[in-house]
Amino acid sequence: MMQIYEELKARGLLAQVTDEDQVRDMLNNGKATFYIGFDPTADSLHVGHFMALCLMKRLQMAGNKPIALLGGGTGMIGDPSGRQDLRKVLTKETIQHNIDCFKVQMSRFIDFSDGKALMVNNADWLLDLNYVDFLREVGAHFSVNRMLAAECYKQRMEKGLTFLEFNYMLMQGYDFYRLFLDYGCNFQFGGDDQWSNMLAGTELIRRKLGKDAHAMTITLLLNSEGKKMGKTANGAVWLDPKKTSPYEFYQYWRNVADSDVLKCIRMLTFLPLEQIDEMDKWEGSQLNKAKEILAYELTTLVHGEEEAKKAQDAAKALFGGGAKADLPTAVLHDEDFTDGEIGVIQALVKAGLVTSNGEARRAITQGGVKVNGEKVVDVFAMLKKDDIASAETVLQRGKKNFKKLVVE
RNA sequence: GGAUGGGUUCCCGAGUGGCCAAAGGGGGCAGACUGUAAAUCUGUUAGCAACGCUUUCGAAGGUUCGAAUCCUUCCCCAUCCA
Repeated sequence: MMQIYEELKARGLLAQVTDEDQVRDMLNNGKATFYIGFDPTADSLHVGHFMALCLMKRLQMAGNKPIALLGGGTGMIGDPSGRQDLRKVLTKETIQHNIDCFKVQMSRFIDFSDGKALMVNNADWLLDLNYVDFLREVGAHFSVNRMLAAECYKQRMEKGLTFLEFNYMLMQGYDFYRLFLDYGCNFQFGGDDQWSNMLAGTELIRRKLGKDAHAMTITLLLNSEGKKMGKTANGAVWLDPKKTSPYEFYQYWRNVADSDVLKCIRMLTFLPLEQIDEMDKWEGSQLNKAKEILAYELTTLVHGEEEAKKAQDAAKALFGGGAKADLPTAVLHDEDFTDGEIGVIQALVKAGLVTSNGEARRAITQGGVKVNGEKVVDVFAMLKKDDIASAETVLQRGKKNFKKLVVE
């Protein structure tokens, strides 16, 4: 049986570690009490967080103790790492709301019962800090020269960096120090873009206490073009089904590029490595099978098996010509109809398949709209309410966007 | 605080009185080809009751028949100097 450290490595999850031998020993023998920080910048977790949660789960299963650190305090500052733009400053209310949302989502992945894992909020210690004391106790241990040389600030050196954000690193370093003292936390995990911030913590602990703490980063999930995955033109792929429906979630993974499928399966799923190595030999259109597996596995992990099945059935029905199944639906109401009819344009807008009448018109003109598989050529085409009510009506924009119409 | 250069549509970036809903590129969307892939090619990309109208070039005022473009005040950003 492969040990946890080796498994993480084989899955390509490990990016950097402070001391490989010690880290391996700690993780494989369940000696680590580790933390991962989550900054509450939105009201739902996304795919990046999901990787971190999976890692927590894996390590927890290997006998290590996880601490999920919610950034109620650091969220007030905003992490500038790797960002080109200034972060929007969030209000305290927003941050609290986001934290509450995070908590609910996290408890679905990690077992927090009986102290098997902890959830703490750094607002508990950061908000009460005294400025001068903090500078003397913590600030004195940081060299600005070294901080400026850190990779995470590079991009911001050209666009500008505020003193507020510059302090983020100290805050995160202090977090680790506090967790080390209060909870015996001797390990930190995070995305690879967090490396400098994490080292700030290990160094602070060494300088103030003369003790060793360790850090390890997870490879960022990048596609073959070097861009972060889990992002679409409309924003992130969320774990909250209200923000990204299970069907959309499934489709996102079903549509990854050939060159990225195996990497995703390896890094994100819990499938055994032997099975993954086998898939690694697949090529050409066979990779479609791998994409299905990826999409199904991830949707199951995030939304449960039932939702994953539904999403898969819907996809098969639409793309494979199978029986009509659980499609995403769009509800039309009585007031949407005039004399028992509704224009295709209005229907497209109501169904959320386009954002404006103009876009709907364009889509029709370009031959991208179909009703029950029939191409719509007339911009002014109408749909009868009775038809929609009596028979299943599927509205389609482009190759991949479908909505079943329902009258209520 | 001083000097200089800037803020343009989803992003980058042209435009410096009418021909501007604003070049070009990127991204997005649609079509063809395919494997719900990539690459490629084509079209498209502010809104609307659509040969017309309304909103948009950092913000607010002003000049003008007409302003992204000129003037005034303000806000913001970068670089250099303090």
